[in-house]
Amino acid sequence: MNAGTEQKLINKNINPTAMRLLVLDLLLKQNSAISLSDIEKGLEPADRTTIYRTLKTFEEKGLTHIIDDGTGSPKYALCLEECDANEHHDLHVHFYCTSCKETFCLPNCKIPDLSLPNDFTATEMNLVVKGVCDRCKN
Amino acid sequence: MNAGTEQKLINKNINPTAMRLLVLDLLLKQNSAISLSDIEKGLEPADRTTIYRTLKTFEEKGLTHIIDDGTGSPKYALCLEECDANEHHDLHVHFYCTSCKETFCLPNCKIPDLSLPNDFTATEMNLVVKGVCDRCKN
DNA sequence: AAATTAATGCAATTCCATTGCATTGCTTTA
DNA sequence: TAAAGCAATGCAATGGAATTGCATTAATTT
Repeated sequence: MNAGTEQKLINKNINPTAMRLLVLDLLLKQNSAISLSDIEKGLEPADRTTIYRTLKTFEEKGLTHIIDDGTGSPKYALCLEECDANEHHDLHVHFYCTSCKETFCLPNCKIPDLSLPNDFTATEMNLVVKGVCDRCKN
Repeated sequence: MNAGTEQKLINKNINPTAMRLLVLDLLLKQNSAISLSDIEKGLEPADRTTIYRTLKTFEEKGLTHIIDDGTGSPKYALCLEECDANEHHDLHVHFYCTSCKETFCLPNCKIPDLSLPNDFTATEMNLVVKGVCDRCKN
């Protein structure tokens, strides 16, 4: 495992325990967002609750973000932008491929500005696009 | 109950049973999207399963749409655009107010076009904005 | 070394959506 | 009109997953 992994935790003020290193390492290897169950399978026989709480910590410290892709099971992915404990900036689009069932972050695809009705104030936005990804197109 | 309510069901090829009229009537009265539990409370002592299946039928016939607002419990609202059994066109933005916890359709707020990466094809989009609604701003 | 705090693991809860199945009601047809 | 078939309903059970409680273990501080 890369030594930089530990540094990534320290940078975010996260105590680098063995479990947390494993989870972060697994996340670093992904090219799509994965679910708690995926992580559980990938780290067997690690305990589900611990992973759950690890992800919660990561999210609170601005290391990962939680993606609601509409499938009902939350997905987790590393923050690509500079996020911290106070604020998340993952205003990019997420893409759910109906063919391979994977969820991708599209960091270069920002959510466009939109004009809300009068007196509506936005603090957060979540845009999920469903369709077919590049690898699944035939 | 308005007689037009029954016609709305017939127009969508939905057999207008008593239960379905009640559910549709309740939906017509809302100015925000509501959950299955909300409807259940509003129609006590009607059975949850029946309401669930009623909403499923409505959705399949293009009368209502299901909104995933990220709270974990799906919300239901009447389709404002012309939807039918084959296709839904509810490409408007949904707004979740973190103050009153209500979910609104913003039919005049369309999801802007966006350019996906090469070889990604979109079939559906869901944009949820979180923030404070007009009634909750102080 | 003792005491406090942080992290972990197991078990139990809880919350809903969803399904199975039996019953009831409606409609068609002989 | 009676029988048969299909549609709708209601109750009970299932299932999946997030979440919480609590006891144990590990790490840190005094």
